[in-house]
Amino acid sequence: MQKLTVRFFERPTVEVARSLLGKILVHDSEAGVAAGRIVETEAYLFHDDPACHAARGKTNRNAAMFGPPGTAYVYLVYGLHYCFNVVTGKAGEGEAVLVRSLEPLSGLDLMAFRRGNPKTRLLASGPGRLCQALGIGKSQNGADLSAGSLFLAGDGYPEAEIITTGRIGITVAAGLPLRFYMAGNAYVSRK
DNA sequence: TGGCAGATTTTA
DNA sequence: AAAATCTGCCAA
Repeated sequence: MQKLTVRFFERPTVEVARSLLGKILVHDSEAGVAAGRIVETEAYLFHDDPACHAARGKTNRNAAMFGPPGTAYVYLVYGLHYCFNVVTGKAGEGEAVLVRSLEPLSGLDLMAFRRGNPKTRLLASGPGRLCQALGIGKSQNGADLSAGSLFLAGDGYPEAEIITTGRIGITVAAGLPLRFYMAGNAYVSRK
């Protein structure tokens, strides 16, 4: 299993969003290891994308987005759920890929415990659920994904067909084709 | 099964 | 006041 390096993340954001599908997100925490295959992502861009948190400048919340590629950007939505993003592209621009859904691979018991024992399909399907299942929160915001206990890896999983749609849960720029998911995968949050 | 309100931080 | 969400409760 090959850990993804800065090289992977410094490519154009849409390219990273697409090639993250099939890769593995791992959190090796005190409680144990939890990991899943990425099956759904969204890109948030520097140019002409009002839905991007960085579009209205740097704030305390989105500061990590302006860091170097390979940085984790974790923020709170609606006051109670966390969302996990990977900073991509060039440092200072504020582009990122939101990881929306995982197919659980290992640490299923730990994930289920953290999530309150839902059905396996709902363990990490959706950005808030994924963070809860892997134990990702405020303390991972700004983390270097190429060095720490939270990281991404590739295992040679064969490339699957990718479906492109508009992004979910936003009202502005919802029509831009910046959401990507693996065709036919049961863990995609919605079609 | 499907729709809706509520939870609660951050920012404008 | 609205947001890159999820859950439980309600009605049919």
